[in-house]
Amino acid sequence: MIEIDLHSRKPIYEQLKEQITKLLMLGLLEESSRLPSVRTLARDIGINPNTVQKAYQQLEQEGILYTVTGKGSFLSAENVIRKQVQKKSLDEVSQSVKNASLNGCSKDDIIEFVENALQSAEILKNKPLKIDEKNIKE
Amino acid sequence: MIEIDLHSRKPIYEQLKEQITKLLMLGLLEESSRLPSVRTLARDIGINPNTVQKAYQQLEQEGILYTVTGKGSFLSAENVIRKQVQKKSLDEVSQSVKNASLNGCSKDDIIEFVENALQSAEILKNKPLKIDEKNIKE
Amino acid sequence: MIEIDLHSRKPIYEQLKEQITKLLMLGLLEESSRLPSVRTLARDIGINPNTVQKAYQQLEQEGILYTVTGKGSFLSAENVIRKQVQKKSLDEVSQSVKNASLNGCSKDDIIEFVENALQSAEILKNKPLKIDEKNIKE
Amino acid sequence: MIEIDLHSRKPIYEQLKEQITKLLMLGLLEESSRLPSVRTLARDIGINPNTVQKAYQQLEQEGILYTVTGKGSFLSAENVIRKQVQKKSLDEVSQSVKNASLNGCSKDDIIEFVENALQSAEILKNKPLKIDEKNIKE
DNA sequence: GTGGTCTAGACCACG
DNA sequence: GTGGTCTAGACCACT
Repeated sequence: MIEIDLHSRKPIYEQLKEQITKLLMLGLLEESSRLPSVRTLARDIGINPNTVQKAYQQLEQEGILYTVTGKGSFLSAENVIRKQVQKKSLDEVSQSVKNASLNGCSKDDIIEFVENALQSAEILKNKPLKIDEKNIKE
Repeated sequence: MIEIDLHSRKPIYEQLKEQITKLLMLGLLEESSRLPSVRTLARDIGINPNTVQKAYQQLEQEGILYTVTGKGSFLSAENVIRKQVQKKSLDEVSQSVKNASLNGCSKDDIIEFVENALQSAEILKNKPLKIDEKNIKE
Repeated sequence: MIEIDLHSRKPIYEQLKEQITKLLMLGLLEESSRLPSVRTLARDIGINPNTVQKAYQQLEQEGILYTVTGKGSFLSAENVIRKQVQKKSLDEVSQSVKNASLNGCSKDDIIEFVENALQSAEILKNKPLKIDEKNIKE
Repeated sequence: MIEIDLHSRKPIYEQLKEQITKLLMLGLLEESSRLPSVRTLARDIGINPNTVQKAYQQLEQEGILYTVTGKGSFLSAENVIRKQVQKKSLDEVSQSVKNASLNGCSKDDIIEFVENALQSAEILKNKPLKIDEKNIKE
């Protein structure tokens, strides 16, 4: 379910953060559902528990999840988070479009790429993901 | 002309690469024009020559510029480069749009942000930049 | 009557201790009144009996209550306890005031906040609390 | 200068955070002054560099300092931070005063403790601290 | 030299 | 069992 590229230049803990937020945003995780424990997830992915914890702690600080010592980590209410994450995404779109334009890409080219991206995203969303519910929802 | 944000988490050498490519893409630098020497640029910006060196080396490796020992560094022919840089920009647009969509942003919201970004980029491009030609063209 | 915030980072057993002490201090519990049994309280609050046990043990160690095997737990004489709990509270006040001052808060600001806090506490005290006597006095 | 109690229940990295903010608040550190490097401070205090880094990273996230990879960590502009830290301190004062009052402390007792605390803080502030400038300001 | 990431393994507090 | 803290030591990117 959660896939990590150990060779990526992007830190593992950031990949983890992204993937968890994405799952939450897609509504694939029920509100208040329990996340896999630090140790379990670490073992499943094959990384060090500390790395998972770093991701969890940062997500907690961002309000994406909350943690109860001795009990586990749980997703925060979706709606509280949704808007703020979406705003961030849209800002990144703005940024990349501006950049492309300044690099001389034509308006038509840019719009074409945007349309294509929208379509592939749509396909991804409709594809019933094979979620490993044992691990995620526990 | 070239502005470095020392506070940014983005490595200085990457900021340098971006800015030089952008200048090239905007057609603000004539083809085959000579770039400031490593030492000159480093001194002007107030950073370590090694850092400038690293940026130049990578740009050369990417074909953006070529170096003639003893004479200096020169921009490659624009057209050779243009497409490849633009491709990279467009891919980033794709990426961010896909991401936004997966985070639940509506198609309309995304397109709105794209349109806005295009407009602000247009404005930036038409604004006659105050280029410090001494530094760039030397 | 006793409210536990499971989301809080403060250990449940500490929350329990605080709330029991506060009830005692406010004079809402008669001297020598019997506390609910570990199991009862645990079931009512919906937490683990071990946790209640831990709170009771520590309160006993601090002299707040005493336990008679087979009969239950009872509050100690108020007056014995009052001073020591109050001393602790006052020390915390001292600590926080010192800290605020060292952080550059003006004397006037601090005193203003103290006055306000005193007033809101006064209001709370005069408000007739709806005590669930079944749970506390059993 | 920075003193850590290794036996305290309070995590080392939190003690570090507190002490650094306090130094900043007292104006004992010049704006934009460089903090000791992670490794240096760790060695001086006799703790693990990771622990120092945790403190630094959290302070960065709170806007107290900023970090430039390869160069070190620097204090943020004081004024940006001051108010927000002071607000937090004052809230803690409120909290403790309310608590003391609810525990039955008399208004007079509380005010007396506040006055005393203010005085000791004053004394601390006026005492010219022996700052190890080599380590802190570098 | 600097900070950033990661691992391995330990101990603690909580439930 | 859970998360929280800490250590020791490694490797990387940046200056």
